[in-house]
Amino acid sequence: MLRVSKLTDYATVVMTCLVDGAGEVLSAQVLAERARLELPTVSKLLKQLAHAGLVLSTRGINGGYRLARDPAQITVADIVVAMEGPIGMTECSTRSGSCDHESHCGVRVNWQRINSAIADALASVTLAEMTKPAARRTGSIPVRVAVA
Amino acid sequence: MLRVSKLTDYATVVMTCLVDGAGEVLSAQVLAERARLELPTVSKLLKQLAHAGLVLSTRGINGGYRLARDPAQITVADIVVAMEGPIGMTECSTRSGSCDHESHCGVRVNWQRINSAIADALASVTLAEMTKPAARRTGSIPVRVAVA
DNA sequence: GCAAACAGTACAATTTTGGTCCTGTTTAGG
DNA sequence: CCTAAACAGGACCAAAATTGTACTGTTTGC
Ligand code: FES
Ligand code: FES
Repeated sequence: MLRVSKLTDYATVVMTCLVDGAGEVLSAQVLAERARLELPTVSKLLKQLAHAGLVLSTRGINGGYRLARDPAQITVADIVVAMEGPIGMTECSTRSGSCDHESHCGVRVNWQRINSAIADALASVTLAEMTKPAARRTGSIPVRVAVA
Repeated sequence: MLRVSKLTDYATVVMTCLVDGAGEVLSAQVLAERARLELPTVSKLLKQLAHAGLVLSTRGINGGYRLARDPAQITVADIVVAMEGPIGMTECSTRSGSCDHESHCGVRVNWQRINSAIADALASVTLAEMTKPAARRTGSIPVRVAVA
């Protein structure tokens, strides 16, 4: 179905909660409440985001998480990559050597182009923009698919 | 990893083989050979493509498959949809009612925007273009992600 | 020292995917 | 009319990924 995992979806939600928190350090607990998700789930996903350097964690009592960068400097692509690893539309065209047919596969290079176009599209939407659900400003970012 | 399934990848390969076949009716057998894939796999995927109306099948001896439309009129999006169903980046934002948090989810609408941008990107690459691996013409199709 | 809170890992249940196989049905040709 | 090639439609199973949870540390403020 060409989708990102549910956890990735939740990650964007939690990240927007952090944006709303305006730089405050929020515990996984309160983030779970605000996002209306289960604590273990939120906890898991925050660990991954922290590992990817998208959020900073503070340990100990009164600890919690906060954004590592300005919301305008964090893109949806960053979140997707943090949660799912490198963006690659096809298993073949990314991991070199994983497919027996690489040598005689005509679609490989074109999939790679499509791939980077989609990566660009995801990278063109910032977390700051994700938090403005109802806004009317329709800034549009041109993305180009260079076809063979 | 944000990827299409292997079967979808294979489908594009088989479709390009059909393009190379220049309108000839090719059996699943010969397509499997040309694509260097297993017959049962190719057979399965051709059934799905036929069901979606992307290829036409002829039964009986000397039967086989051929493209239903001109290669320039078939897009990568068509193939992806045929193999994986409607394109939806997040499970939530597509199937309405599947998520408990729809009412208070701020990212939903933005995911839908990203979603349609990606669908457009996939729809902007035709099967005809997929068959030209080494060509230098870099026609670029502008895709716009309308952000909130 | 204690309790709150993150870190890291492990785990089972479920779902999806990948791949195969089998039983029809259609059709050209002998 | 009879056979063999070839598609149609499922059924099926094994492997992998996803989902969600749990447990055991470690850090830190009070
Ligand atoms: S590289 Fe694997 S099928 Fe094209
Ligand atoms: S609609 Fe399900 S989390 Fe946003």
